[in-house]
Amino acid sequence: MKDTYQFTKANVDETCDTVYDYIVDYISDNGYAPSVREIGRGVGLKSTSTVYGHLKRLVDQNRIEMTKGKRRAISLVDEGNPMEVDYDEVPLLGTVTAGMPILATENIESMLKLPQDTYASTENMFALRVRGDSMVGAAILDGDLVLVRKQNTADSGEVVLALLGDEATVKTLIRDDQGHCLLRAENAAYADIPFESEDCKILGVVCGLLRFRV
Amino acid sequence: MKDTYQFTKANVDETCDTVYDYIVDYISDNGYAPSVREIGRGVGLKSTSTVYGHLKRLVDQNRIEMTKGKRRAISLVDEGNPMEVDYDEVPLLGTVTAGMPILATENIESMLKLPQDTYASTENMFALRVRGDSMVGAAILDGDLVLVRKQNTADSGEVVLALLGDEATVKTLIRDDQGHCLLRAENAAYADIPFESEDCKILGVVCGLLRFRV
DNA sequence: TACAATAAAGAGCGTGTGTTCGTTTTAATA
DNA sequence: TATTAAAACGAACACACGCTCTTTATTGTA
Repeated sequence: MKDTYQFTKANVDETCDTVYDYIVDYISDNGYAPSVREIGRGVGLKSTSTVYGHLKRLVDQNRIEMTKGKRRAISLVDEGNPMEVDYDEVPLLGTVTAGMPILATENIESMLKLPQDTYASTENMFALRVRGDSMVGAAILDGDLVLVRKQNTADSGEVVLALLGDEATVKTLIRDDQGHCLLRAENAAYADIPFESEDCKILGVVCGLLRFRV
Repeated sequence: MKDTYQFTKANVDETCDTVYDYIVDYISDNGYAPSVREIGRGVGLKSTSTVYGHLKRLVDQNRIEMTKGKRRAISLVDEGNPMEVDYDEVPLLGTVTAGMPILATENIESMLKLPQDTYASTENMFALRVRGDSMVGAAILDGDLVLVRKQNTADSGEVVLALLGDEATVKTLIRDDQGHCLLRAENAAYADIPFESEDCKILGVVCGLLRFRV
């Protein structure tokens, strides 16, 4: 016959959600899980058994995990990986020269972040800063960063990154009627470069461009 | 005079590191921190006081945090914020038309991720897809994404995003000797557009470009 | 060899905390 | 109004576990 009861009977699911939210916040704030009594205090439930009932419900719903007997042994069942990154990274290379493996770690200046939904895979891609105005006709300016997909062949007309002797350059690959190849600068001031497979090598195909100005 | 002692006295720092690593692994595996006794069992220390000493040392080193009295109340002091994003985001806009505030949420198609160290601030920046070939002379192609810094004035020669009547276009702003302004397409096939401030408005200045091809 | 400092062990106290059980209140239904 | 199930309360038990104190072994130094 006590009149000290003050709670209002609430919807189970709502209370459950409140408990869950409290746990999430608590862990976010403190780095470890709350105790049953702390949860009760936090959400306004006076009995540990009530809270405990909600916890069992949350376990059944597969929203949390508890280890029987252990203290504060509540862990969240995260949807996927919470640390999951939502961007892709491609290595930004320094100067590319012959001899060195192009993706050698010493050659990587930094990692360049790209939106994740841009390319199916950035596995074999890298970025490189373009020097010179030889490709202005292909809308590639001095200082631009080009994204290159690593491959050693290319079709006629594709803009490629090629190794000419000891230097890497961006040029358009042209295959003529006789099956001969040449590298063409998209700038009338530069002459075509015959492509002899001996000391020339295709490093990749340009598949993107980034231009950042102040 | 007991000969059951089996431990070898180890370097403090090494043991400390072992304890720390165990805690990190344990939390990674279980989602909550280990108890002092569990740590001891895990790293091969038989006394809780020994483990406790290492824990206090780790607290002093500011590598973990503990709450006095609470069980399993160990939290890692992450370097910075683990959830910290290391990229910037700019809104990618759909079609820009007159009347609507340019950065209205309904107008934002998605968020575009950029490397964080590219711009001092991306606060007033947005991205827009360019349609048409009117700016090929400025190395801006059909389908490119331009990054625009929001501002309503610009210098002569700057590439701007301008609202012409009901449509937004990218053009070069030219200020002639008499102080009159006009918008110039970087393509001989297009004529200059006189700039009358009545129905023309500068929305921003182009400060970057992204081109993604398959 | 003696001495001090360090690291670990071992025992133990106090209590925070999970878990259970029975009771009480509320809200819905007949 | 009586009945019943859901939801909360409250008390109690048992022990996991933080924390301290004292003792023992190891290592370095004079």
